[in-house]
Amino acid sequence: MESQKITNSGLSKSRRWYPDSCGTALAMELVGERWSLLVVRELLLGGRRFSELRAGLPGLSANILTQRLEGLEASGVLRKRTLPSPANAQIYELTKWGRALEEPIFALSRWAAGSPLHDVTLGLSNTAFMLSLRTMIDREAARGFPAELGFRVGGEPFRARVDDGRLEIERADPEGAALVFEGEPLTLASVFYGPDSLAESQRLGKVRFTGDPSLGQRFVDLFGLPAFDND
Amino acid sequence: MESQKITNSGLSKSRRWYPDSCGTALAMELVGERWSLLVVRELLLGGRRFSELRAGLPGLSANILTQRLEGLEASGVLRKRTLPSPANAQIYELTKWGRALEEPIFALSRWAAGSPLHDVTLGLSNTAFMLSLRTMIDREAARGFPAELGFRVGGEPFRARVDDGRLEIERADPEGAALVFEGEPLTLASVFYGPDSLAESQRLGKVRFTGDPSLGQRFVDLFGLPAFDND
DNA sequence: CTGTATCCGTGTTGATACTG
DNA sequence: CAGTATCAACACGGATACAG
Repeated sequence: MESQKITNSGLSKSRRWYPDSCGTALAMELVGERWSLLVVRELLLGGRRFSELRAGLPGLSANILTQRLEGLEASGVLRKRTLPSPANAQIYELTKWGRALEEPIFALSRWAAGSPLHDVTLGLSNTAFMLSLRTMIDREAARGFPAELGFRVGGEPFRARVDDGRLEIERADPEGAALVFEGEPLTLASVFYGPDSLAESQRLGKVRFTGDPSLGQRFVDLFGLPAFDND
Repeated sequence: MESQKITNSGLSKSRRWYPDSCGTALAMELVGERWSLLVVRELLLGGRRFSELRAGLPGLSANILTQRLEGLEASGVLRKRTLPSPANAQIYELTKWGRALEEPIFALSRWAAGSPLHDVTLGLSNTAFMLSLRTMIDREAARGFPAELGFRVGGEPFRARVDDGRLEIERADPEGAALVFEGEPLTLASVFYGPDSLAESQRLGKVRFTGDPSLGQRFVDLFGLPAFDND
């Protein structure tokens, strides 16, 4: 009567494994459950607390988040850590191996962005918007882009810069950056990926921008969604 | 009494979508269900029939396979096609967009191959073994590898060659290739990725090999599993 | 041979409410 | 804030029966 209780905590052996040694199958085993990869996405820009994860993942209930965190910890993708002394808070952060999921996640995102079913009105976490910039930037066109970037997305501060065509992002105060974009994730997305122009959105008060307008537009133009071309 | 019946056929609208515009979320929506990505994997080397898919995916029952095929067709990942005249068989083949899943799949596989939980004794489809070669080849070391390769994996014929460090694979008769490897998927995997040497496996009759032995060994040495190095 | 439809037992998922 | 408990709905996989 006391067995049967271990089921489903973390990486239980009772899970139905794919009878398949292929790496794809193992990957689906490890991070293929519903929400898992989105939890990892939220952690890609640094460790987060339970409540921050919930905030970035509307629709995910607490118990499922707990299950996913247990599973991902058991798989060695992330680690639960208690912050030093005064903070004393618990955070979840990716292991080195977990951080290596960035490449698969970006590959999947780029692929999915080509779908006609892509609905850009659903919701977007602050982290997801910032990562989308890193994912979708045109590396060739971006090479050598000079300005230091700042963002305040849904109130959260970020800093970024272009390095060898890649956008490096960190959570830090945007104060003093040459270009600073400020707004809600979906609004910013409509400027970077949609039809809205930076100047017009700014005039309507939906986005705040400081810096040289033409350089700002040049930065925005580094981004765009791929066209769907299926056979 | 007649509603409620549309649920779950193909891409039903009743599915619980992630309230998230992020590409990762959409990707999980489209190919994140159990088995979906493995079905795509089986199709990466060309169209297959229902029964061939089942053979390559033990553990997947017929009704679930039907559901996945419907879903993936509705998403535009694959297409059901009836072969011209004499054959008259139905095959499932990836669309151009579906073929673009190769990159995300390979990224996931390479990532997962670094896990200590990787169990290489589970089973491996013929297609999965051939794709693993394409995934795991050391591109630098492989550059310029001269020989035409042939394989007979679990009875299925394949041909391959190295082009710019990448392994190009097609389903075709291996007859006449400079190096030909023949055996069961798991046995071949233990030679390419595990401790078994080519010569010894050949002596034991587990693998048949024709061609220059040292060139054969040189080819085998282009493959290996990454070490797990987690913080 | 190539699937499709249905039922059924089980496990997974998720929303709500609740506790330390 | 950080989870646990409970319960309902659904997805999965096996078996079987059926259709072109």
